[in-house]
Amino acid sequence: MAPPKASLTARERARAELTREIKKEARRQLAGTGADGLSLRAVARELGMVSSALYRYFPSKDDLLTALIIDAYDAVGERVEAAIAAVPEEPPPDGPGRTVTAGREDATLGAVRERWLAGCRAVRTWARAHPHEYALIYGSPVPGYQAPESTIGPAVRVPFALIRVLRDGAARGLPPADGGTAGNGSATGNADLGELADQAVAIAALVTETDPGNPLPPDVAVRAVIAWTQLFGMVSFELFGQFANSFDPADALFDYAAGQMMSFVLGKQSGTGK
Amino acid sequence: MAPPKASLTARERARAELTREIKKEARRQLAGTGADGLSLRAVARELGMVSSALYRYFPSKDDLLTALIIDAYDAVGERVEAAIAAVPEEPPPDGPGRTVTAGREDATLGAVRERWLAGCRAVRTWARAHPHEYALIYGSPVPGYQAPESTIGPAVRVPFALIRVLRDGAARGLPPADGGTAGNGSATGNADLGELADQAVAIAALVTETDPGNPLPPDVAVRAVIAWTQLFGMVSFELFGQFANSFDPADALFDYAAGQMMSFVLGKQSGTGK
DNA sequence: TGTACATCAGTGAACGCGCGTTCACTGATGTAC
DNA sequence: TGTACATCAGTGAACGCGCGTTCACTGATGTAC
Repeated sequence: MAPPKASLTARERARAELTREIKKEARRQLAGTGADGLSLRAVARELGMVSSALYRYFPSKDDLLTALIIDAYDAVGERVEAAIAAVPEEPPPDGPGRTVTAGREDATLGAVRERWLAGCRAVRTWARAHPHEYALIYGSPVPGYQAPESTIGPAVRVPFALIRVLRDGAARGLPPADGGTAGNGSATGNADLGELADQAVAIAALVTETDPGNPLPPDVAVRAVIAWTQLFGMVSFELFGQFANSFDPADALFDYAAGQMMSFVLGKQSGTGK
Repeated sequence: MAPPKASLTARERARAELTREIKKEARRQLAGTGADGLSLRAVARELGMVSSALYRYFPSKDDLLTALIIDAYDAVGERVEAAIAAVPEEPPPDGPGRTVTAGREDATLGAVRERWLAGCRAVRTWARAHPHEYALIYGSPVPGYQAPESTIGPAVRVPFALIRVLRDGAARGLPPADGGTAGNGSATGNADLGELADQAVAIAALVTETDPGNPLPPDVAVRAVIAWTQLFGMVSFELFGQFANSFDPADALFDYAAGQMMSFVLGKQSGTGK
């Protein structure tokens, strides 16, 4: 798997660079045209090439699209992973201001919380900086385009990163959801998860196949999926204009929502108390 | 405002019918092409007309798109309103099986819950039946197209209908969120809503301008907005393919999520108990 | 009820444009001996 | 180090296609008297 040569030939370097240039220009044009309005001819024109030359780099327009999609997924994925990694898994052991008894548990919970929120914010920050790439991967499907399997790996980086935050918390003794006490009007308990529990466990297993043990409780996993859909629902509404005239700077709403959903995932009361 | 004539002339009837036919055919073609791939020429061809004839009905392609968008918003809006209206605001007063003391309050809560869930299910049902119209209004914006103000009214029918469910509950004495008791790790309390509270109150006021009084508590309004984003986030993920290979029949996930989010909005514990 | 005029729907040709993809080609870069 | 051949990048013309919109026109429907 090591590169066959220490240094690339001039031809290989030129090819790599032009490939990057083509994708960059295509990305730039995405803004004005949308995914299926993207034009190979226009990209070539802007790069000072003849349109047929692009076919040396991408065998068809769909292949260029696929490359852009993979790059976009990898870009958000990388940002989210980095944002999470930047928050320590646990605060320094002898930090001040914690009671002795419940301190350890609170600290783990707080760390999980901060890492989760950092991941959510990274999604929104990237999306606002690259709205057209966001639309490419999370917006309506491009008509006539079928994403190949090679997009799946990059696509799951964000959800996997978020689930890993919860898994890491579980590995450090984060107690399972304590939501069993306060009942509510309808039957939505763990016992009613049914097939949902299986689906959630299967996903959690995928995420952690290199790190078995400490499985995420099914109800937490399912609520994490719900929070994941909320995160992207809110970002999509903000970017796609559903908030026009209401939550126009959506910053406050986003932060509040992310915090509330984190509490929801952990089974904590979504309350009004401090 | 009454129609100026009891019966339309033959010309007027023909015009109304053809307008409907054009939109119907355009809607059909949306499936294969997407919003900005929609072709006036193709629509005309399929209807056996010459393309320039369409300009007697819609002055431009964008105007046709606008009509389709308004129709789509009205279609979901109508379905959601009907689904909500089909659930009684309150169960019959002397229904059996309720304790005397807390019965009334529970009944109101249950009615609000059922009406909300009916609205959510109606969104998903409509979306799955009309995925391309859903993409048209909730997917990525069409490049180069600016939705005119006339789309706003139809667009808010769904969120307004959902908020009205909560308002009606409040008018019947639904207690405000009781979430003030159980604290959680971070400061996400009502006092921290800040500008968010103002935004939420402003929206709730819009919804209920014909019915002042009994304002929705700001935290409930904000959580309703969050649940609204979750609802559409989940439907979008399902329709746009983000659930491929995981929650492929998303029915169980959807029902569970809707129930959980309803509890979340009402400030009830999202628990595992029955 | 009948006529004169105005309104409107639909026609067909045209303008000017852009697109994805193929193909035979030239000339530069890389490789093997 | 030098030559012979293979690989590859980029060219330019062409194929076949579809698009939105305008315009002068014909003929049918509606209206006023």
